[in-house]
Amino acid sequence: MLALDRQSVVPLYYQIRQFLLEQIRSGGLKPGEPVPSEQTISAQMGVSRMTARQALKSLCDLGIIYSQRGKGTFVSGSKLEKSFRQVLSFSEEMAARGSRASSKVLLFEVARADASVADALGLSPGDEVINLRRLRLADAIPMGIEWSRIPLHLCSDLPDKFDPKTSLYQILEQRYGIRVLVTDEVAEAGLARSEEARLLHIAKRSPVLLFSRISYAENEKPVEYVNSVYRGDRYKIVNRLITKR
Amino acid sequence: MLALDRQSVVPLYYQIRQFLLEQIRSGGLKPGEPVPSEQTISAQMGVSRMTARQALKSLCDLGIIYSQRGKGTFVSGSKLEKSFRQVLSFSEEMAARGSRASSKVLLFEVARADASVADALGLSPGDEVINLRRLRLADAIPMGIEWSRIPLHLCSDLPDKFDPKTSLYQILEQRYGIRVLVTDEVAEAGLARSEEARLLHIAKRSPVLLFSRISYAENEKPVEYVNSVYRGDRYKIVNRLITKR
DNA sequence: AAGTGGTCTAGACCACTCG
DNA sequence: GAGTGGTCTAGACCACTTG
Repeated sequence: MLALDRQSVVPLYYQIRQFLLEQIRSGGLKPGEPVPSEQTISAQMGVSRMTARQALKSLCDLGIIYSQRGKGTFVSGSKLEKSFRQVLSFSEEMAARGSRASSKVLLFEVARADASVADALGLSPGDEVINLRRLRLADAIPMGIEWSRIPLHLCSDLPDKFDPKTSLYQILEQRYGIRVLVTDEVAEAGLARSEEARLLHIAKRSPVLLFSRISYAENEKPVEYVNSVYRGDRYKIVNRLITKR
Repeated sequence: MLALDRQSVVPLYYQIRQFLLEQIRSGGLKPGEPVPSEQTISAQMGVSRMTARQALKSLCDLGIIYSQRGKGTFVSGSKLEKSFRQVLSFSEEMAARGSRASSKVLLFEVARADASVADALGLSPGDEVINLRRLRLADAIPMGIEWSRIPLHLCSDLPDKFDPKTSLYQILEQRYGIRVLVTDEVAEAGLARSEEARLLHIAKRSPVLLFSRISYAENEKPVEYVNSVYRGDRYKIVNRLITKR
């Protein structure tokens, strides 16, 4: 079993959760098998049942396990285990799919927001934003083009410090204390225009996925507005939808 | 304030949750405004703090509100409020978008599963499935074509009883006690083939969204396998992604 | 200092499933 | 009847934010 560290800043329920997650990832607990019951965890780990429950509940919310009243709690049989959508950086997403991500910066400049960008980011037209256009590659194969805009006032010295090798989200969090909590996304189908087709190494008018995303930090403050074009032949959206009560 | 019904089978936290949801939907609580704190709900409604907390937590999970330690809990500023993805029937989804859904049945028959269908539904090739192909319309405009397969053994008398006006999910739940809990979905971009273009009233080789979905009931038992084609010009995927811890 | 959410405890009753 | 998860209580201590 697991020795809990009661002095740690990591909450007990989270330690239990990570322990179970590790058991599942390593194959010690297989899909369909029951995970330890709330009572069992409570007794064996010396925590209250509510704490055990909280650990299981958080895994339920991720779709990793599921509960049945009167029967028990079981490991989900998920071929897609790792790809439940969350707020992920491109590199994290590709890592989850088992590919190595890289990027090529096509454009990095400070510019003035037009009406649509200002609206999305809650700015006034003409306010300064960082314009970042990148080609995204997985295992050196072009996957998509992302065009980000970030309000300049959030990170006024980023233009001097920007390192294209580091994840943008990582820089925002570590350097400016800005953490993306929520991303609203609209995805639709479209056709590649000629410049996009050239960059993505596909035929003109090939099917592509178009994304429009707005990311928000803690106080619902818009942090980033992104338009993306992804290859229809290599990029798919994988989602797990869960019934809410 | 709200009078809780302690005799009801509806849990207290759920009554509180629905009360707050109504406040938000009606505009009584506006985006950015604080919702009542856990302590306030606890005191005013006469429930324990844990119960008040559970109500708020469930709304947090839906992305309707968000919490900040030390500050309070606030209403999310969501233009997309109602469209967070869940397991929704086509009718529910269209209602959430403010449209009236209808369907036209193109095919309804019992047939034998081919290899790919059998694989998706956990059957053996040749097992009988219900084949249901429907044109989906929103406000009488064609939106997409859905091709469902359901294992016949789950609902062996459905072929006699099927009423195309009722939601399939509703029939499964009410008649057979089968409740869809999880749907795994893959979406990609494609081009309309000629038959699809004709049914959808769009030009051949127009961009379309292709979906492949498998829905599961309680015991991870596959219930439905669906392939869909949706118009790229009228149908978009709207998603809210939430950072997990 | 007062108020907030995050975590945790040690109980309790219930409805459900299964042998 | 024994075990399960679902709900609920009445406390507690903590870290954090704000006036």
